[in-house]
Amino acid sequence: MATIYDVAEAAGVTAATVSLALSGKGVVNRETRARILQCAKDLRYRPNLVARSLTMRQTHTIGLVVLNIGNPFYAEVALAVEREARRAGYRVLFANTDGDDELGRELLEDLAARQVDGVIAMPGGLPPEAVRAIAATGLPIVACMWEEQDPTLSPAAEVDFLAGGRLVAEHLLALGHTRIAVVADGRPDGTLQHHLRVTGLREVLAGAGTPLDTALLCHGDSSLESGAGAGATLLARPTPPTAIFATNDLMATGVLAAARDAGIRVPDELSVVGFDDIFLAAHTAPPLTTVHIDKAVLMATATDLLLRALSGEAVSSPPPLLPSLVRRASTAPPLAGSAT
Amino acid sequence: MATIYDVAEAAGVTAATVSLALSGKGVVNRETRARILQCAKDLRYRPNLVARSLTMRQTHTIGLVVLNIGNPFYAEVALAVEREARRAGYRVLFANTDGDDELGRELLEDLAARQVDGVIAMPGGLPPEAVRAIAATGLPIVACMWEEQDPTLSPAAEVDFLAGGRLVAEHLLALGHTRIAVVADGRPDGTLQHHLRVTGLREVLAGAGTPLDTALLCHGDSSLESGAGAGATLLARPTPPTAIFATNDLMATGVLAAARDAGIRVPDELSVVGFDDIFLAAHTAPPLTTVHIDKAVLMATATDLLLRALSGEAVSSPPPLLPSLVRRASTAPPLAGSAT
DNA sequence: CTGAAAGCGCTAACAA
DNA sequence: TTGTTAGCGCTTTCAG
Repeated sequence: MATIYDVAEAAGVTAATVSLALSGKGVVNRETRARILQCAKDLRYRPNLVARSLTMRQTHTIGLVVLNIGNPFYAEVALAVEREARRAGYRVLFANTDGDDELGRELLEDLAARQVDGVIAMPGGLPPEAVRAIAATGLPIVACMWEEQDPTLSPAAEVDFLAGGRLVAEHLLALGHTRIAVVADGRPDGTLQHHLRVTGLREVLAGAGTPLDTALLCHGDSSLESGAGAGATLLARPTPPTAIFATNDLMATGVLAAARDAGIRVPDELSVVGFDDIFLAAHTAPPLTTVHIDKAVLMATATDLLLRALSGEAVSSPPPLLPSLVRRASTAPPLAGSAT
Repeated sequence: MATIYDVAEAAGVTAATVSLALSGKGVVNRETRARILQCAKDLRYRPNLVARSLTMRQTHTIGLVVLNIGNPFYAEVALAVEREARRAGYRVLFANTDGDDELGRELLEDLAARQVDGVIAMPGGLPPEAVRAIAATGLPIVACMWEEQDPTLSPAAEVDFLAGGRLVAEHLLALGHTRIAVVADGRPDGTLQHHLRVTGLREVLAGAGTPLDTALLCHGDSSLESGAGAGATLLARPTPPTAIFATNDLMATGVLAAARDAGIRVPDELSVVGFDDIFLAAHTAPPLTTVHIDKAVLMATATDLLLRALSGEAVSSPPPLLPSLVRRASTAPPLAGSAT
């Protein structure tokens, strides 16, 4: 590969001049500049961006660390980030944590070692301390979509999950459901990963005088399979719920499968609500009623936040993104006979 | 950030020694090594991988360029590549062409300028010449899943699409269908992007004495919407087909939607077959019969091929991956009354 | 307007 | 066993 020295030699000038001519900075004689440009073209000169990064101390690369890029939710996220970053001349280095905190920590360190200019950190496999530790290093990092509204993780692009949970409760209540179950991500005895989504639902339910029956709170790990398992358990109860809220669409799809296996018709005998509105949600059987999160807007915000921070601007977290309910065919009023 | 010089100074040695001690190469006195390690730790030394890349002339980064990473198919692809690459100490730089040849070309150039060690090129927005041009540069590049079996694009990880198309025809024929339509990606009057998938089907159909009726060959652009449009057109015909083969799952899902809109029951009145077996396929209504491509295996092969080429090995393309048919609920024998 | 020189952080001969 | 020196390719003062 031709270097700047090759071009310099061919044009009969020095490397510094070539650099100036190519970058357009400083003033270079029209003729020598033309000659340099010509030589560069002839030699198919392409700047070595690694060398440039070393001197410029910036790589024009940002890191995006997600739980699992094969997950449809994160695929949409990745797309949005790549688009937005590219438009600003940045490229994106992706990393999957696979939910492994230790891996997540390593990945973050590696990104830092590779001198990415900044990183966008999505929850899952990234302990908050790890994010904080990297941030303390001076590496700009924006937390995106974290359920815990940790002010020290700033700036952050947030989603109002609480409002999302409320939306679900209001919808189900309006339909006439009272025996509502939830399948949430979190270990049975541990922290609820989707804490706020459930809390929002709980608040509204309690306010309506029909508090959530904790016996109807099941746990999954965000996978379709876990949703199917929890759904089966719930549906096998002596008096099964008339509606199930799964805290993400994958689990909701699992619930749909469990209902099908149990011979229970959705939405006639059971209403199901998901969360996220991934692409799949519109095409399940029946199409899923769910809480829509505008991933393109969210990630554009996050990327923009990061890019602005990179350019030295003092940025602060924008207001959280408000989700909206999208009603499809998986919810309906409960059957008259099945009311409590 | 602490550099190797800071560590050297702290440990009272020279940078070269630190480098040796840290890399484990050469022989360093046990004590000085221990001292160096300690200083490095104290100073939270992290090697600057950009600097290292410059001297080592390798970045331990590979580029992956796909059509659109938001597309569920490519999301699975990306996941597999990232996994495989990481395990070998490589990181992945993603790029979306969005089907734009010009963009694809630029992206490839940029990846080269960033000195990626190699790239995996998936079809879509990447003109073969562009791939060839980059390969001519000396940059290892493996073409993956290209429909055109271009021997100059080697090494390549291929899929036997022809066999896949045959599988579909055999399945449909065995079920008793004769009036089979296809929705393929490609402009009406242009090249068929999914050429081989259709050819495979055609071969078998012709061999069985029921050649494909070209009036039943519709075109889409691989999107769900295009599949729905083509499906609607097909279903509105005076004598609609009893089976539709869409050359990818997204379009097949669109066909499913079109059938639902037209009040046509699947699989009773219409059989639908897709191609790819993306995650969505198992969860549509009804679940889609489709041709399965093992993306994890395919991409592991592609990545491995690239990595081996990087280590100087003379690699050659492995035999194409054989797809398999996965029967789900969208296909069944045609209704007695609707036979031709 | 152009050249000389230094430096980004690290590695790799080759000496000592 | 450790230090010296040079160099990876580029940018950026500072002289000339």
